[in-house]
Amino acid sequence: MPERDPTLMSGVPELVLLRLLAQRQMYGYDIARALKLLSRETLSLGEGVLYPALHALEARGLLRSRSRQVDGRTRIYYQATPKGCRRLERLTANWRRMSEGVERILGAHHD
Amino acid sequence: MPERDPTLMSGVPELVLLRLLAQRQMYGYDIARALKLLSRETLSLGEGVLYPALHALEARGLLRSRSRQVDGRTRIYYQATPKGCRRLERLTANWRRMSEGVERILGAHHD
DNA sequence: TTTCATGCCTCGCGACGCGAGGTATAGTCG
DNA sequence: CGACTATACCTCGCGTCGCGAGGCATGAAA
Repeated sequence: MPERDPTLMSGVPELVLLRLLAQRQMYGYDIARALKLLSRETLSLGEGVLYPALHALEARGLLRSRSRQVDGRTRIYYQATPKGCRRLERLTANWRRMSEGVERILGAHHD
Repeated sequence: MPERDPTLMSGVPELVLLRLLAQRQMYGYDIARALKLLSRETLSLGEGVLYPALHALEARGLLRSRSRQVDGRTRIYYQATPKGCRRLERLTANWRRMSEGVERILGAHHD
């Protein structure tokens, strides 16, 4: 398996969580699986990241949650609020700008 | 000016520093200017990031330094060691993998 | 002489990723 | 019945890191 760099992950959970939950409501376990599939294993958020992140986003009014009973188990579905969608747009723009900046430097050869 | 997201910067200093210093030796102020130009203002490392990062990389044996007097001012030139170059390759691969993972999620629409 | 560019530095705060550990239910296999 | 796995949620605490704020010194220009 590919080695990971924890330090390159900062801010990424918030970004991808908002992105997923701006499209449809999902619950924790669901999100974890979706991230693995969509990113082809490169972005797997452990539960120690996932749940605190969801709570923090909800506390900031970027997500809204409601719990539902399915087969005797409690699922907590999350969905992005309008405020969360706006935040997503800003975050996405920031990500692209930063990402392109890095790419320019990685691709630069000036000798 | 565009708003920045501090949290998206994690790990980036190490990456871009190694990249620049794998090509040629540079000193602190020089690096700060080069980063601004190359990344078109999107990646400006403050001195509170730059110097501690350089010291940490040197302490880990990824950079080598030597000071030189120019016009009565002391410049400390840094350059990537072979070990630093190997680290750069690994970091670059990690960056690309993570970056592509994020892009896949940002670009995904499944409804 | 004040101001600006150069050139280096550290301290301390806050934020964040993340592993480790915890709880509980439902279904399966022997 | 007991063991194990999958589902589904959670928190605590450690370590790392970006970064603003502040500091010191020199040379040149105003």
